[in-house]
Amino acid sequence: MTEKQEKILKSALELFAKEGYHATSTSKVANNAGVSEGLIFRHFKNKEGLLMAILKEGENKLNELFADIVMESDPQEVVRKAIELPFIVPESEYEFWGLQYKLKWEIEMDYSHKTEPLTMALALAFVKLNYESPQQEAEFLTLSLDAIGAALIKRSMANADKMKSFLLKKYGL
Amino acid sequence: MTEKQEKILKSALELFAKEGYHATSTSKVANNAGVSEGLIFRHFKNKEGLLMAILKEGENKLNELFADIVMESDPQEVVRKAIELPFIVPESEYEFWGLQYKLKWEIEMDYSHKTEPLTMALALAFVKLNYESPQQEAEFLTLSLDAIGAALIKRSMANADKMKSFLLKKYGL
DNA sequence: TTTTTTAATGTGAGTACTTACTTACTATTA
DNA sequence: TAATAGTAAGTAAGTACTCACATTAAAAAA
Repeated sequence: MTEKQEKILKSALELFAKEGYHATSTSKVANNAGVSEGLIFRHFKNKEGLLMAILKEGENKLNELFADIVMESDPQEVVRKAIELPFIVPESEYEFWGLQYKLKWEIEMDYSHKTEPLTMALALAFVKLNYESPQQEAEFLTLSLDAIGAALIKRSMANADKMKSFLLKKYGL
Repeated sequence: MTEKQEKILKSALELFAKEGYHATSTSKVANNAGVSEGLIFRHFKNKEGLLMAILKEGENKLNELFADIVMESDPQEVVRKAIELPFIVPESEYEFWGLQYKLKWEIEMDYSHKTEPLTMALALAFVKLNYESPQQEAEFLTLSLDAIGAALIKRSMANADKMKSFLLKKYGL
């Protein structure tokens, strides 16, 4: 990965996040990155290839975040770490994750599998904790945490800390 | 609202939902509606005006859906109706609501106020039902139901009925 | 180590096509 | 008769992408 290649990716991420994928032209990306437009196509084949590179990075980062949860054996800790997950994302990464949410709707693709590792880890934890419907409980919590993540990134949640402690209490933690 | 005006709105909704706002050109909308392109600009001023008309319609429809809940006095029924809300949306309206979700991310705007009537009704219900943190409970449920709606519209929820009865049980209904 | 060859990285001007929007005009209705 | 609804043919500015060429870096040969 050359220096200019990284600059292209960084500019594309920034602009796609700010304006949207379709609203951002390859020439804007090139200008922002300080490279010739042709270079984008040399490295990423076409505009969609550029998008895919960013999307792939998102999936990798997500799995990194999940790794800590999936490897935890104590079921109480699995639930705690899952709940805390959206709240530990630093503000500096909001732009990046905002793009991931945006693209979920902007381009058609199956995204449900991306949260599957989390749902499975939670289901197992809820089984161990003798919840009545562990699978449903896990699916519901995954969905809810996804929504909380979205609200945080959009800065539309009034009091994040309150929500976090409310949730921890709700799940007996 | 003339016949052609309605055709334009219907076509725009359909195409914006399918391809996205930025990816849909005004000429495509005009062709799909069987109308000259200029007419779009006569009636809606510009492309964004067309979008705003659709967005306004979405907010109205949402308030219609909320009306039944807000007017309910029995707190148990408020919670039940809120939980059932995403599940009663007919499949024929999925395209319409999918666009509303999509636009939430595609154009920058404050959407949090749109679900506020629901949150307030739920908060009041949870107060009456002696929940410990009624406000948090209401915000959380609103957020979760929004996520469930999104999952339904994207057809990414394996078993909707199971999720519904799980939720009703969870809230003692 | 120096020279030569090969391949990868990068450019800038061009391509054909599409974009949102305008304008000058006609048809329809109140 | 005056406003409103509607059209067809424009416009200038983008659009994603290509191509012939220049620069740089790595590998191979001397």
